[in-house]
Amino acid sequence: MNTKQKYDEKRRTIADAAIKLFLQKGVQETSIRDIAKALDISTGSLYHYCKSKSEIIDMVAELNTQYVDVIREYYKSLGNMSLQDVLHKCILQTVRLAHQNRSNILFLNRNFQVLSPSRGEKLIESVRQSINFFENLLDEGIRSGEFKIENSRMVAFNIWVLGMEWVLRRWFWEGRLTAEEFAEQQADFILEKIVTHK
Amino acid sequence: MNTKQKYDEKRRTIADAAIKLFLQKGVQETSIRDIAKALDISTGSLYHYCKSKSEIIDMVAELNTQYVDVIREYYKSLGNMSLQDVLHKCILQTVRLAHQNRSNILFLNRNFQVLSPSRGEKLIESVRQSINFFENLLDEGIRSGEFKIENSRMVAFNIWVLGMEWVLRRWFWEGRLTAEEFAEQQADFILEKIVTHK
DNA sequence: GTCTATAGTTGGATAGAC
DNA sequence: GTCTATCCAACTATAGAC
Repeated sequence: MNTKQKYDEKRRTIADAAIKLFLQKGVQETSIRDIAKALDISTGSLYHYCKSKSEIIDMVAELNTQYVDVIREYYKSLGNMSLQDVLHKCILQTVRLAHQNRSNILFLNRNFQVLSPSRGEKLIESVRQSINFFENLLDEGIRSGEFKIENSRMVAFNIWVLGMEWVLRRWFWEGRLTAEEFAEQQADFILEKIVTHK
Repeated sequence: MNTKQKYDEKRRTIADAAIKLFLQKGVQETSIRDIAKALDISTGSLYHYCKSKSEIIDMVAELNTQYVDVIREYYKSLGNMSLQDVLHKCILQTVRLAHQNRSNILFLNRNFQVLSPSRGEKLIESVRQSINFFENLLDEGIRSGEFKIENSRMVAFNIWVLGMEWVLRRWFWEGRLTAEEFAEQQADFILEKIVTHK
């Protein structure tokens, strides 16, 4: 492993430690000293890798996968099947993805306002694209006659935010439902409503 | 107005100024000095009314109306009508309420972790009760045959969180939908699915 | 009850030895 | 590349005059 790689890996471990603390205590309650202590290094060393605290915050925000890309990949990987099945699988996948990235999602929801404006813009854009993805899927189904929906944008919005709500209000379902069960029931809830025939 | 009343009113104006700043800049980025400056008083005077910053934060959280009580009052005020109409109106009212209290809701969603544990417990309890309210309403409709629902808890959850999502992701609908229109469409979305006959 | 002044603490960031 | 030591700014909170 060369110097550059070691450097990047160290930055990554710093971001990992930071997000853990940020979620435990909040961003501003977490000091550079706290992060350094968690990694058992000095603040001097930490500053060797990150030139400011806000750079660390941005680094953490950057870890946020571009979910829409992952969903699109997944969508392409699905072979020939009915739109109804495609939608079903994509809803499941959205919840799964949210669940896997729940730390990031929680962090970004809570700390949207402390991000740099450009990072904030990117996030909003990625949400729009995710919802657009579902809207397009629904519209395709409407055209083909497989779906009957009055307001596809609203339904797309619901699909996406209900996936996020699994993460945001997980405490409500804790011990009652797994992510997979939640996803399955939400998918049924949406599909039952819009599918013209089964 | 007596001394005690004046004292309480001053505390209230402090909380109002605080939440405005908290939402603009974030809680920890807002100093006691900032709050005092916004009110055009000195920090010394501010401390005469609030003995610490965390007390101010808790005061702000306390402003959070017990939504469920308001909804229950509203529910009782509805005269004799079909459950379907009752549910429709209650969904509208939830979104309306969320919209009116959007500052508090945004604040509480972002800063849940900095609240005192007891205040946090109370908030969670109030969410549970709101969702319970809708679950009971749905169950009543199932018993009477007016509704057909497989998982009333999930539907109740959806009703409630979609109301909150109007506030949390308002930027998505900005300029496209008003709160009232959003509420109407969500109510249709939910009702269309569960009502057995119209 | 409001102010000014300041004590006391903590946090971000840097300098410079090793 | 890591450390210690430290600077400096900003903050919470208090003391005491008026």
